Formats: sequence, C-alpha cells, structure tokens
Amino acid sequence: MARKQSALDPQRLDNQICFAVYSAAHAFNRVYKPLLDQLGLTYPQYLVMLVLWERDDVPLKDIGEKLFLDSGTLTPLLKRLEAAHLVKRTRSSEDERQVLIALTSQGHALKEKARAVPQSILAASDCSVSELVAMKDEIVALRDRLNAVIGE
Amino acid sequence: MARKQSALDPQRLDNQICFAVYSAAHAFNRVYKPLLDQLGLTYPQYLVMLVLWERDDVPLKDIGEKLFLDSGTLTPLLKRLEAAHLVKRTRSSEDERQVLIALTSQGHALKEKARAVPQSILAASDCSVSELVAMKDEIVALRDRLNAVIGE
DNA sequence: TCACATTTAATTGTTCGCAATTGAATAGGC
DNA sequence: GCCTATTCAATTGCGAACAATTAAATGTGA
Repeated sequence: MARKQSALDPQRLDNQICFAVYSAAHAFNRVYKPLLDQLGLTYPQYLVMLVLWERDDVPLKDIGEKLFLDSGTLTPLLKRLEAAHLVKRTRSSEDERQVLIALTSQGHALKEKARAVPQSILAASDCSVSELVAMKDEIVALRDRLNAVIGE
Repeated sequence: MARKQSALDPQRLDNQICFAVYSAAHAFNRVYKPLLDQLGLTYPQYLVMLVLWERDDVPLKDIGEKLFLDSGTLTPLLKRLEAAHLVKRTRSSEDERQVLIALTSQGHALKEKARAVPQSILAASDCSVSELVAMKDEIVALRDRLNAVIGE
C-alpha cells in the first residue's frame, strides 16, 4: 500500500510539523503585512512595539529574551524604529553596558491605531477564540520543549 | 481583576497565536541547525531537497507552490544548491520560460544521510507522534484558511 | 499574422535572523 | 587595588523572504 506508507514517511514534506509551522508563520506574515503597512511597521517591529506597550523603558536584552532575538537582529531594527521617531535608545546610567528602549509620544500614540490589528487577524483565522487559544497553548508548549533541548 | 483582563487582552504578546507560531518556527530552526550543518544545508534548502527527493526534475515554479516561496527567494537558493553540486538547473526545451531542477547523484545520495533528521526532531519535540500529527493538521488547516484570505 | 496579455525567472533593494567577533563595562576572586 | 571572567551591545558577513521591476517566451483574440 503505497499510499499508507507515504502517509507515514517521516521524510515527506507533508508529514513534517516543522514545515506546517514554517509555512503558517509565512501565511500569518502575509496577512499582517497590509495591516502593518498602515502603521509603518514590519512584523518584527510590531512585536517590539507590543513588548514596549506592555512595559516601557526596557533594556534591549529583555526585549530579546521575550522575542527570542539577539542584538544582531535587534540593534538595527531598533535603530530603524528610532529613525521613525517611535522609540528612543539611551545607555543606562547605572550600567553603561545596557541600552534602554523607551517609547516616544508617537510610539505611545501608535498603540491606539494598532488596536484593530488583532481583530483583523482573528477574522482572517476564521476560527473561534477558544480554538485559537487552545492551539496557541499547544504551540507554545512545543516551542518551550524545543528551546529546552537547545539550552542543553 | 487585572490578571483576568490581561489574560484576555488581544494586544498582549502572550495572547497572540501568531507570535506562538513565529517563535516556534525559530525554535525549530535552532533545533534543525546542528543536524543540517552536518548535511551542509540550511533549513529552506532542506525543504527544497525534500521536494526533490519526492519528485525529481521539477520546475522552479512547482517548488515555489509547494513551499509558498517565489523566484526571488528560490533563484539564489537554487544557485547555491547548484554550487554545492546537489542540483542542476536547466531550461525546459518545451517551454523555455521554465527552469527545471534535477538532483545530481550527490543530491540523491544525500537523502540517505538525511534519514536520521526527522527522528532527531521527533525526539526534541518530546511528544508522541499522534499528538504531533494532530497539531500539524490543525496548523495546516489554519495556514490554509489564512492563505485563502490572502488570495481574495 | 500581429498586437496584446500572461506566464516564468531573474534582478534589485530592504529587512530579518543568526553566528562569530569585537570592545566596553561590570563583577568576582585574590 | 588588580587581574580575570562575564555581560552586553554593536558590527560583519551570509542566507533567507519578499515587493517591485525587467525581460523573455508563450498564449490568445481579432
């Protein structure tokens, strides 16, 4: 039974959860794009803004830990957000190694304009909130198990 | 009840399924990295090889449709695979617009070396196969709904 | 046949994402 | 205090990812 075998073949593209996650991430990105264009943000920039809207004046390192990104990604990204007058970067006076990221008034104001984004995404998902929450929790749990393996 | 409110706030990072998917994709990538380094492949290159191991001598366009990638991504990627002697790119004689991608003998041979990869990923997932299959199917269904919205 | 639209890859420019390195600031042991 | 290790951000280089454009081949309708 060739069909049954291919349905179990772990080397088949369609059987790989990783490709499912990878392609879903790209699909989300394409849905977000037109929404975020109106805000003048890319998706990773939007993630940084979400972090800052929750807590302002945060070290770069903390943003990196929340988003699983390092300074090689964040430094140029934050410079672009600064060039767009959404954040300010200042060295901490207590610890000169740290760079603190603070919202500007424009950065604060953008939160209101961004309020409609999650609703649009929910609509595009065509799925109940409870289903999405359940999926999200499963995916987060899987991600955390994977990250635990890396940390070894 | 501040806690309950934040647990429902759709503008909070932790409540966004998209971030769950995005960060899980990166976590997978980090688990794959050391495995694929041994094969001399990046993850997107590995995906292309998976497609070719299923069916050889495929137009670039077909690879793009399977992986949801366009020529802007695939053309340079395939040139790198060609430089690594894993594939050959030739113009179709029936339709000169198309570029056909064929495995070299080295490209074929790599399939055997790659056989251990899915098992390592499964182990890192620390999860039963049936659970992973169920999650995969849910994520694929979500992805397809998102892609349907984009196509409108 | 000829004009026009469509399809397909390639190219250009911008932004991520990360490994590896560098350099400055801080912490800890002596 | 002094030497060393650690921490943190920035930098460099490479490989995606994608929008927008270009160019060539093919298809289609008058």
